[in-house]
Amino acid sequence: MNREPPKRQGHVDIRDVARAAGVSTATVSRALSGRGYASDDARRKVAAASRRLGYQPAAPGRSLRTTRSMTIGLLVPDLADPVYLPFLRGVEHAAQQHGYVVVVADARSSTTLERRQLDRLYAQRVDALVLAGSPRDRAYLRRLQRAGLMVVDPEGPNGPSDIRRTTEAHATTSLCEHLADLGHSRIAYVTRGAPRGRTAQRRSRAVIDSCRKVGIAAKPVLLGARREPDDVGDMLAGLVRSRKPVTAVVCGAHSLAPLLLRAKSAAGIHVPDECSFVTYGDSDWAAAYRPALSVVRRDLYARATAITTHLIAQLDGHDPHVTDPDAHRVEFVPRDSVARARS
Amino acid sequence: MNREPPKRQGHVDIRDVARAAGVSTATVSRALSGRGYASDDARRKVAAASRRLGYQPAAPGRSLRTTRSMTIGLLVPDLADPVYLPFLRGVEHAAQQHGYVVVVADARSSTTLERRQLDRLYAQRVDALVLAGSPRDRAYLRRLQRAGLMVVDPEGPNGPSDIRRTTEAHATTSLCEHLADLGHSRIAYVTRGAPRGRTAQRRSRAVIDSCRKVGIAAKPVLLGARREPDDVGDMLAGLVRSRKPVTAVVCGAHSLAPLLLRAKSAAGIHVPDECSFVTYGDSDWAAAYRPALSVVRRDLYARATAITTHLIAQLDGHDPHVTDPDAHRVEFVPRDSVARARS
DNA sequence: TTGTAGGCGTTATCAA
DNA sequence: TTGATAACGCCTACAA
Repeated sequence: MNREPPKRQGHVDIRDVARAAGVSTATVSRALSGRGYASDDARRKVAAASRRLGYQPAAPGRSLRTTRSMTIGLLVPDLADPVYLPFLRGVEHAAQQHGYVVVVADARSSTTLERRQLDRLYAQRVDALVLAGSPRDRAYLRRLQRAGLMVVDPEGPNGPSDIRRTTEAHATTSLCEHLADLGHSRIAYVTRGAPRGRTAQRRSRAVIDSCRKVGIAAKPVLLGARREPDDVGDMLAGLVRSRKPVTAVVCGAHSLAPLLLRAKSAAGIHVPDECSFVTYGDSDWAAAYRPALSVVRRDLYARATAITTHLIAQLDGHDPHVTDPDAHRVEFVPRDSVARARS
Repeated sequence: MNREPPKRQGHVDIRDVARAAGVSTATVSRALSGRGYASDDARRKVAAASRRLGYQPAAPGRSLRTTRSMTIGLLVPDLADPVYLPFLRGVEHAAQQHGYVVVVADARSSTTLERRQLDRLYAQRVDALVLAGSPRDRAYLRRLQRAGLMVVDPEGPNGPSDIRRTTEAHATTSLCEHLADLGHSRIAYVTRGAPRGRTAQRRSRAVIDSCRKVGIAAKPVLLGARREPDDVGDMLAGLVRSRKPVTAVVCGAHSLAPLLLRAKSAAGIHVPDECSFVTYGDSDWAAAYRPALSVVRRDLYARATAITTHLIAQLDGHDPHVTDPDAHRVEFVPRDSVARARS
């Protein structure tokens, strides 16, 4: 009658515990989960047997029965970009604290792969999907959402983005005022390509707007195919040494900063004497660089834990604790890479 | 008879597809999985219905039946350390390519948490557990291993570590010879604390041994509680400006480099004139730093993909393709932060 | 070539 | 307070 049992894999199951404890599987389940009645005697016997056998309830069986996988999916636009690491870490820590486990999926900057990854996460029946950045195919995502996938988009309208939006705009304003105070009137805002995600678009707009407000001309610069320090350096030199020279460079992404810095070295541009430098995103390296880099930083880790904790409260039916407002603070940190503009 | 169906969650299941396609669930399963017979007609109808309904087989159900979760666990000693990112990425990519999904668990440098995480991964019934670094509690791990958890330890005796071991030792030798050639006879090897993991221990020993071989005195320096650039700077200054001065600093971990560099700036130590600098681990920032940092680098990403691909071949019963030897190459990359020792 | 049916490990209902 | 039992969604041996 046992039709092809896919071979006993040596895992201790609830029946083994039940047998060892001299009770039924139902009692084991109740005793261990804490839900339902169980006499102290039963509890003790079950706990002992369970520990002795090293029993760990199999998640697949449990999930099947409860329709909860105790799993959170995390879709990362591109794991090659280290900015997502603090976010991943934050999600993992919050999940860990509440008994959840995190499944990471890297979209590798590909729409096709993103869709494939979304399908897989959906197939895993993750209890929720957290987006580490803007998805490439919103329509596809919405379809899965309608199919029952719970999605948390920190940048989206349902996220706590209002706070973030205002604070990043605020920090950008500080940055621009700082530059204006130091006499800068023409700057370059450098990005790899046209801004894709919401964050990037808002950031770009914030820079443009803030600059206009303080009377700075902000020139958007797209790196495009230029990936070599020499190429980029030539371009920067053109900007910095033109008749209407740019006196500061704002780097739109932390991961872009090393390239830009190498480019400056290659072109022999001195920071900050010849040109000031600011980048979005902070790190130990940015602080260790000489001159120390001025940055606009936000605490992505705190942000991720806050979002995830909130999410889990929802999943578990608890009261969502008030989100830590500090989690969304964005600030401009002036350091040595910004100086008075040459006149 | 339906005793508490945990509420229909709106997920399309195999029966929905069967009904829509006018066939049985068995046929749906066969048609979609490709295993077993199914007429072309049936295949078409099933495919159509499946696509139309957006059917994705639920992993928990499938896992329960097949005892394969199509899931790989990744235990990271500490996600705060960016060195693990390329490794994570490599595992994820290899997994992705073969239909697996990755569950990350961060041990946060805590033995207690590590155990908790291991339990969770085991409970998830991951098909295999990959270690991104040395585990803190080997005994605990072994217990789970005996309980049926498949563990891949890249540093362990069953891993492809022989190659790695020899090549990292080789690169370390190159480094030391390079230093000796430039007239260095006293160097400091800086680590946060006493080496814990196997990698760290072997590295430490390799540095000591290689130095001895080429006639360099290698002084092990443990940072301990010193975390502030000023404190560390004082210590470095003491070393560099003593009567028997150290003329080069070898940094034992990439994540330690920014602190050391800030310390040098704080102490006014000029690199490389007054003191040369080398670090283990490469990054864009190391190359962008001025002077560009000499490093010992290895391709952790390639390493991770190779290991994972091999693992999956094993899991899937394929022939393990020959491991790409380049995946384990470790090399010394001299750049500008190393110069002739002052005499 | 297809359908029927049993069971993977777990939990929740219901009867005892 | 406990135990027998029926599902959860899926896959596959077997019968048709």
